[in-house]
Amino acid sequence: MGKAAKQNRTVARRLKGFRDITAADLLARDRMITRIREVYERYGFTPLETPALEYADVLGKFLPDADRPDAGIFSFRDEDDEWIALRYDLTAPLSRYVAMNPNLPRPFRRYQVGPVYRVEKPGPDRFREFYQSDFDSVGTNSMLADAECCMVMCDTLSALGIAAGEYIIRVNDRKVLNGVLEKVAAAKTMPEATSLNILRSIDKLDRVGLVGVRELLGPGRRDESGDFTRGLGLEPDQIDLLMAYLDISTASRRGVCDELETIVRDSEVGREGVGELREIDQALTDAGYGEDRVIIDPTVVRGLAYYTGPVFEGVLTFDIVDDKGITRQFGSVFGGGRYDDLVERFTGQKMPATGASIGVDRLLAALRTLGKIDTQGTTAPVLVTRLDKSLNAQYQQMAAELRDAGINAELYVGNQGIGKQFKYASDSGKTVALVMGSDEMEKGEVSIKDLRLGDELSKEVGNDRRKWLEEQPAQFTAKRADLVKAVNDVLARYATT
RNA sequence: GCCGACGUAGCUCAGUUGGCUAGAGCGCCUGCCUGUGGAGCAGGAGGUCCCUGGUUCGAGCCCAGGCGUCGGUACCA
Repeated sequence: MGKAAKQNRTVARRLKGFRDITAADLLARDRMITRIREVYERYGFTPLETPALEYADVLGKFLPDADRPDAGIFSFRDEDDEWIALRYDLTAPLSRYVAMNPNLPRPFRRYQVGPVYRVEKPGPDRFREFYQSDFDSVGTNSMLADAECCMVMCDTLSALGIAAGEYIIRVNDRKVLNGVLEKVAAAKTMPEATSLNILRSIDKLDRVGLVGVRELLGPGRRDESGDFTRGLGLEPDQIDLLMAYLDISTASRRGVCDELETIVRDSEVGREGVGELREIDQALTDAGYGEDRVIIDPTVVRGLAYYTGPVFEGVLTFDIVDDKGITRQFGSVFGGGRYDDLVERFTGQKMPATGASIGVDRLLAALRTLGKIDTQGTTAPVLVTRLDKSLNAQYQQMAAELRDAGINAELYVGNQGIGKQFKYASDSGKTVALVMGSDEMEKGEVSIKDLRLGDELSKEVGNDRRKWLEEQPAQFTAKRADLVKAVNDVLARYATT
């Protein structure tokens, strides 16, 4: 290729925040999604798939005056000049679906797994395309549905191998928050927007701590990098009200409800919210979900979006040490809540709904650091090598026999010698390599190499290659007739769930 | 979005006050070894020093802008 041609080459490049996902991660994600679906189905949720693209106004992110969709979503105009956008969650599409299908049996309970898209600053474990796994009950205002969300969250996390002490579901109620805000506003009138900003500040509790929240509510906060965030400038007595609320000890679910009750006693919505929390507590207790797994936590906010009642959040409670040696927390991997107004947007009819969503990729990353996922990137654990090309028929037969027995087996289809074939087997994550040449043929045998054992043993073997080759401690022979059994025996050594 | 740091081989990095042909370790490939991955030895390939422009006799190094990565912050359905 000449210089000119080289300059005309297309650069192989990929969008910021998007990624190629390779075999090991993809297989692990598929296994994880399978387990998640099993739990959802155990509760009677049924699958639904909706398009990745929706009209931007359906997604509910539209700035009428700016005549272009919100920043934060991928969007474009179609041939009719309509704004189209990639979905940024699975809840808005669900609301649209329910609005378009008024005759669904209700409560309508569906789950959905798929990619969603957000124009956000990418970071480690944070991408612009990522998987969510949602389940929702639409058409019921019963707190039983909300309590059930918490139960499904528990069951899902434990199905993924996370023990009860390693996660906690935190529950709060937007109405309680609103009750507290009413009280704060009563102490001194404040602009409408301030309510939202107060919630924002509370939402940062995890990161900045109680003191940080106090600063954000008052004069402002300077962080470690020297950056200054302007505060809301609330009066001291207003701040004290909020701090007293945030400071509630999280002893028992009932105890928290009692404390909340005294705080929001004067607010109608506040009392309503506490009532909802009490119902959820009762339902969870009835179902056997104790305070080791689900707690009521007044500091949970869950963004500002469309939540109207109970909100829940599943957090991983253990610390992890990243590759740079920094201790971090994984935090929220599961989130949800009640959104009673979302369908009404389309139909004008009341349609209460509640549900929750897993951040599949984030949870997968967490499980990886916990060592709870199989990192094998291979689909067939067995490689049938080809030592002698005149025996191709034998090799094909061996591979077919294994496949018929339910063992995934790959026949080596490259052109290289036996040494390279072993290297290929090893590099591509095979567990077993089969060898049959004239020696084995004559005796009616097959040589079976345990590649993982060989990998292990090779660490302790010295420099005597000749001895190593003669002994072949990781290799044995079996009767050709016993092929399937012998391979199964080796595979059983490394069986994982 | 804003602030900051960083950007040299596949990876981790070195590279003097600006100075001949830009280095190391690991990895990769080949051979020793025509029936054996991992050890050893020998050899080899691999670079637009992020990009563009500027200063200079001369730029990996200095300057400006851009892009990317990382950290913080804002936003977060």
